[in-house]
Amino acid sequence: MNKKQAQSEQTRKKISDAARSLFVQKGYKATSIEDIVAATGSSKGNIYYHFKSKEGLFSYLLHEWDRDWLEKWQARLPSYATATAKMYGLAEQIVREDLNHPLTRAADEFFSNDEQKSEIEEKMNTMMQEHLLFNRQLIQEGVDGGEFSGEQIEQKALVLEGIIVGMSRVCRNQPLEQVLKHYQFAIDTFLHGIAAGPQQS
Amino acid sequence: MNKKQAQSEQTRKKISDAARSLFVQKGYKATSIEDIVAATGSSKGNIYYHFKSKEGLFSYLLHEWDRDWLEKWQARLPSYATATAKMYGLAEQIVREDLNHPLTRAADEFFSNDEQKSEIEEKMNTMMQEHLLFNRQLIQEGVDGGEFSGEQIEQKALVLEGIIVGMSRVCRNQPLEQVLKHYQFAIDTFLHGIAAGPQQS
DNA sequence: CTCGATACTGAACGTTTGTTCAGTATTGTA
DNA sequence: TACAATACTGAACAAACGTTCAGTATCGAG
Repeated sequence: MNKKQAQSEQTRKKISDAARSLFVQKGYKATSIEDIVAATGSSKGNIYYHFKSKEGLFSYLLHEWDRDWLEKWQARLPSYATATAKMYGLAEQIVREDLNHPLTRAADEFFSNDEQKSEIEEKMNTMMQEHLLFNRQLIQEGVDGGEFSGEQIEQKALVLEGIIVGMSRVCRNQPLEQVLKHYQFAIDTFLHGIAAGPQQS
Repeated sequence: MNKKQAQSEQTRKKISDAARSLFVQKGYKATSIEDIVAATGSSKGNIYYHFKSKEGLFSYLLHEWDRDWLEKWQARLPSYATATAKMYGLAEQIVREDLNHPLTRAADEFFSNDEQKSEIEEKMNTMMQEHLLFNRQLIQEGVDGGEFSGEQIEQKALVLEGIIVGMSRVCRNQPLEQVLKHYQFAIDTFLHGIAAGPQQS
């Protein structure tokens, strides 16, 4: 409401927008505070006035993204009739929203540094657990609806997560339309497999 | 044959062994030359006498690993009768040999730095292409043997690669036996899918 | 207008890191 | 033994980076 508060909020947004765009382009480590300074016109000190640290800034972006993603998903949810349709819808949203997201690029970096028990690593473990829960519920829904077979839901949720994560890396640097097709095919495979005959153990 | 040459080779091995172990533990960036110095007892200069740079050292390890992997695979190959069996065998070897390997950890780091067109990034793109070729041949074999259905082999190879890559990240920090089960289940799913009814498009 | 709080500046700091190089030790050869 | 090639040392260098802080500008309340 204050002119001062408005300015402050605007600056905060300017910094986070620029930072997000840079993290997306270059990854976490490769993006320096100096880069953000150059992109915003703000000073180094000002960034540290608004955010606790580089990690804090990144963490803020992750949290923001987390919220937005769920919002979008819940907005689309009513348009899917079956769990199968939801699964294809899930793949599409992931490709469209997450494939070029800070997390997707920077997650790799943090996963490989086991020395630092940073808050970001913890955040990502939490998100992974949430993903598994999400997948489990989705699969359970399909089971209840008679679409999927009902054993070993836990394991299936894990494999689905693996597919989603793995495809994002395999598809890197490919055009969006192609990636969409690949993900769709991956879900196809997840649902029906590649074996020739009828289902067998 | 010379005492000098033998010493040199031994030193080279001592450095690369220590470096591999450190890269495995800490990842590429988190492992400093200083760490390797501390682990070997050699001097900094000596490391640079034997290896062109840190990247050169890592690249050497990658190459070495590449060779060993193929050797082991080809040694096991005769014991698999069908393409299906090979696929489960592939999953097992990957879990046992690669899951804690420098590449698996450090690949993540290099994939997220798009600024540097390092020789390592190129090497990894090459390896990815080789993997796809490998997968394609494996699937083709199964198709020829009547085990798998024969369409869209290219796409299936990509999904298989995605599953393998993705599962490695999803399974991180889990005990080996569990990881083996997860991979096995992933291959199960890849082959048969989770859908309830018979195959449908 | 005044004073305190808030917003912002940018030079300086400390640390880390990969790399170099002048110099020393060791070994093979003539 | 003498000399050159090879193997090795470690102090020094330079660049990059995140972070701090003393100081300045701007704004709102009293």
